[in-house]
Amino acid sequence: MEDAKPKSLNFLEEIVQENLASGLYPQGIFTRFPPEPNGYLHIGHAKSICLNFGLAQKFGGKTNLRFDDTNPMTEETEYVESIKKDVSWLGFTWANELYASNYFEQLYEYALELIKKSLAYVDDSTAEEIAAQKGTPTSPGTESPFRNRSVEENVALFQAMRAGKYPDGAKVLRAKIDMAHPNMHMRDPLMYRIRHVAHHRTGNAWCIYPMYDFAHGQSDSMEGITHSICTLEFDVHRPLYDWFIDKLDIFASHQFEFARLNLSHTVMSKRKLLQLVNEKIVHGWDDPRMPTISGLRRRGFTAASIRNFCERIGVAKRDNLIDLSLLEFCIREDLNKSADRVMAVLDPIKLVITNYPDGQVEDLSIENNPEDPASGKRIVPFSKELYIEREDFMVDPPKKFFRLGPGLLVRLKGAFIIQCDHFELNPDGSVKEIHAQYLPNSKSGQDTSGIHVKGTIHWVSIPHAVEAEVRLFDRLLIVEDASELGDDFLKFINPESLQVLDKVYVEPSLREAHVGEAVQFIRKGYYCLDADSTSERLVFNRTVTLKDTWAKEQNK
RNA sequence: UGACCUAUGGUGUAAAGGUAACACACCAGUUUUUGGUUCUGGUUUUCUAGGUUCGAAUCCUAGUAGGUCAACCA
Repeated sequence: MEDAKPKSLNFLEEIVQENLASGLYPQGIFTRFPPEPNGYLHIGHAKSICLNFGLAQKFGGKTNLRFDDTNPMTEETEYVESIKKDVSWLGFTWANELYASNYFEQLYEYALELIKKSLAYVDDSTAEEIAAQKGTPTSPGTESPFRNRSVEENVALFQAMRAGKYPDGAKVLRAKIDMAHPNMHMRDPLMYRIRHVAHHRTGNAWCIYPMYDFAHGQSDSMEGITHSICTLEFDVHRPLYDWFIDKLDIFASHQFEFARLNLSHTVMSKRKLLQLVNEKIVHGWDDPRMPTISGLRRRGFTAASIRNFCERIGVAKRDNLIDLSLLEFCIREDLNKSADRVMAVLDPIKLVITNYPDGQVEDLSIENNPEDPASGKRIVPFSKELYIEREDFMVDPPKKFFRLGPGLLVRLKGAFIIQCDHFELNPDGSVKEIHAQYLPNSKSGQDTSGIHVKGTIHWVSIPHAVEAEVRLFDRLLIVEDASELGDDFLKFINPESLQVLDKVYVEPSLREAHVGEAVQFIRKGYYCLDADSTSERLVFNRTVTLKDTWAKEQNK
């Protein structure tokens, strides 16, 4: 028998497989997820997390969580905690929790080593002077007047820098490479700068801090990271990454780059997300409209759906713009199988069953999830007066309207078939209430009426209804691609990205719902209970609508 | 007037010189006590020009287009 064709590997998996096959890493591979703790993680980080942890899982390796905390100006413990929470929530377990700041002493020793090899020097130039020395991408740079200090002088100066003898900006340590190198990052890059600032972990122990380029590769090396995976914009850093490792003669970790995730109708850069939070355009990092992990979680996305999304988008090196519809597909696919169905009327209108006895209540038994027989049934009370969705009634319905209208028949989900015989209008011409008669022999499950109706609508019994608030979320931006908007992106915020409905009626079983629990409001979408809920007032977030081919039909 | 990266349907991702396929989206039908779900079918693709080869999405050359790089950020 022919084996099933194995799923094709992405380019990173191919590299790992080849490395392993050639016996390069007999101990197995090691990856790392290296966030800077200066903001909350977003769906783009989820791609990186799934990639790093997924690669190790697939090939029997391990993954470290390493905080790239080399800039004390922007980093905070609050962010460290949120990052740990988000990675765990996504379902991954790191081998070690590490910090670049753990390596400050070793990095300092490495710097001294390079100074002693005449491969690094202390430069007194100002930031402006150094920028001028760099030249431009199309013209070579010029050497700093401090470039040829003696080893002894450099050692003394660097030690004095560490000892706090100089103010911020007075001096830097630079690698001595090549001011005419075609790669700007090789034109004597900065290794250390002076910053008299407390660090969230090392406090005031240091006043000099290593730059990214002098910290990342060596950190990878010290941890024995075999595959250091990062996004495309670091491609031009790779020669420098390799240069430090080579000159220090330490374990050779290797860097590989992939294209970052871009998602339609949203922004992804930390700066812009921070701007949305600071300018109160959204209500915090975990606003359900945000593409952050915490926002998606609050919105009702499951970890499994996000992992699945990351799997489906693939990994390559070309720029991409993933359509939001794929993310929506992933959460619907998951919730369709797992979320219990309940009834909620978002835009209520009163329906009176005129031939149903006053005061009578029937406890109907309705299945929780047709996709999952094991989910059982629940009791839903039925009575003479109900709420139904305003859009499910039309005074003058078109041909293919399978809902309620004068004389039309429709089934109330899990209950009876009804026929509308009367409706009343408000002074403004809107429908005030609807009257209908029910067919007593059409009860769900024991229907002997012989009548088949095309439509089924949801409802809630008025005397049993629970009032709730529902927050409807939609895409953050009205444009697909925000990449060329720059700071103008704020002009393209979707004014309907948040819509609050404060008088929604839900069936009484929802009193037992707990925060974060996902349910399907039949015919309306997937929702989850928000943390803003109290014992007096339930608040639901719409995670995503159901697919709506009727809406498409209407728009034709 | 530089270096580097990239180019496959509407969007993504495969095809390791040998029939261009999978998912999403879209369209049509099927199923359905959710206009959901299911199932079936369909529309649509290798940036351009040369070259190598029996044969090129794949290799070579040159263009073109997009992206990245000139922070004491990461």
